[in-house]
Amino acid sequence: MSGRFIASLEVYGRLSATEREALGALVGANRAVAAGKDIVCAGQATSECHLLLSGQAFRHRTLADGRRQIMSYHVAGDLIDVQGLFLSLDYSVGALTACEVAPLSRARFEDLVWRYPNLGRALWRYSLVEGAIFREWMVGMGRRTAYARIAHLLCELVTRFEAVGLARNGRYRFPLTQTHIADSLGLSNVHTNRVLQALREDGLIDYRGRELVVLDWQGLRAAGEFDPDYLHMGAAAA
Amino acid sequence: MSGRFIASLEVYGRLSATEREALGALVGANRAVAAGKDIVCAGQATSECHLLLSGQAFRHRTLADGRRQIMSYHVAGDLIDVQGLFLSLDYSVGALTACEVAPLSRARFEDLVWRYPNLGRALWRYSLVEGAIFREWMVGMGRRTAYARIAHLLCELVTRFEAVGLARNGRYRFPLTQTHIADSLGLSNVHTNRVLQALREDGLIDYRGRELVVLDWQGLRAAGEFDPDYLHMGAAAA
DNA sequence: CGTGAACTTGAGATTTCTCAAGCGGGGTGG
DNA sequence: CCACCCCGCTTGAGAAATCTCAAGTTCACG
Repeated sequence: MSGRFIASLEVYGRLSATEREALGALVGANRAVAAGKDIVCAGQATSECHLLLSGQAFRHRTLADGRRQIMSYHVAGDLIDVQGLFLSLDYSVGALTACEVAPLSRARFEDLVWRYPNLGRALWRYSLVEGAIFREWMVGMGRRTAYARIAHLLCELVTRFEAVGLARNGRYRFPLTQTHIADSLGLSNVHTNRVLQALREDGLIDYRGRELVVLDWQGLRAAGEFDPDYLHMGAAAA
Repeated sequence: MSGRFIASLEVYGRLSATEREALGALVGANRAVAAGKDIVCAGQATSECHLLLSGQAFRHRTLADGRRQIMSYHVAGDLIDVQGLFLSLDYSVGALTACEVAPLSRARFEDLVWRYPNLGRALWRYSLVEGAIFREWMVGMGRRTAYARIAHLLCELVTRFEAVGLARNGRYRFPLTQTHIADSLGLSNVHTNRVLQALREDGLIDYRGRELVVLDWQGLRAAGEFDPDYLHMGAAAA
């Protein structure tokens, strides 16, 4: 159910039993989405948003001529389109693996936020962290080499996914294709492929089949200038 | 005073007289910052944020070796570091022109948000739009050429600044240096210079002294693939 | 087996960068 | 009031990163 969501919010602020209960009651009729399909599409002004219950997803914008930019990756517990509550969406959300989502209506959502300030605050923090991640990606695309950008992305994914149990000891069942990586970082897939090979040759990662293994965490971290502060993973303490 | 701020929030939701008054009372002792100085610095965990009362500012992150990434531009009425209310800052905010800022304490700020849902909602929308702008920049840096990126940035600045009276008829007293543009878009200043010349030669803009003039709005728009939807300038209606 | 998607490799073309130098105007100290 | 200096802008030229096009390989799956 929404247990994952609650846990993910609790990273950003301790919740009471009542609040947890109210949150759980929010979730409506679930919807399953097959891997590769879009969960929500750009342009919609739905007055609702979606909670990812299971699976992994990514936000992207695909231009008319096929150029695509991926903006973020999401796991169970993430709200993937809060913007849809108030504004029309400027992006789509694709399912990286098979996903299950729960729609949350704006009315009920708002009711909750204004009634339980704790919860509202947690949500507020949640969205601030999201902004911080966007900015970190901007720094990467603007000022880091392809090698550093890829190393950085891998560090981020492993760190975030380790926190929710999707990765363990730098070992991560990796659902992205090289094209996903390329489209996340503003690279061509050919170049992405070559840089990944370099990362392998340098002994930083192993990446065969559909699994990613970080062989040298400190090295990968250094290569990507990765400093996890911006993820604010201990945000509840702040 | 904070009239500009109120006006800027009202774009995102109509406010009552009481709300407007409460907002006005928030503002504390103002602080003046000279052009070129930083208003707030990365790393601070201040439990307060700043409202820009006058002047223009930009968020940036400057790495140890001097590489700099600019993430957004701000005008009077903007909250430049809401993140500081809850989390440590991952960026600094520099004054583009002489600025005046008002610090807002977290306690009073929160009090307001929870007491006046209208106001909280406006603020919520405000931050959603900010996220949309970040994503638009990501698309640019990842998937657009230098020429398109620069055209797009100029379109955005003129559009946003026209809305607050800083630009008129595509004519804008331009406080950015070419290095600012370069650092916003992940380019070198040399290349930025050459592309600006191309934009001039193509008759899209004029850019001498410290003034920017858009000569061919449709052309510039097309060159930058600029579609102002993401700015949600009529957001209150949504 | 046949097929398609993802990955890989090669090679030449572009974009963008870096280094280096010169120009120009505004501000400042003498 | 003038000379100087610094910052921002401009130009040139070679270097590096990255892209595009095109073809081949591998592997999971029907």
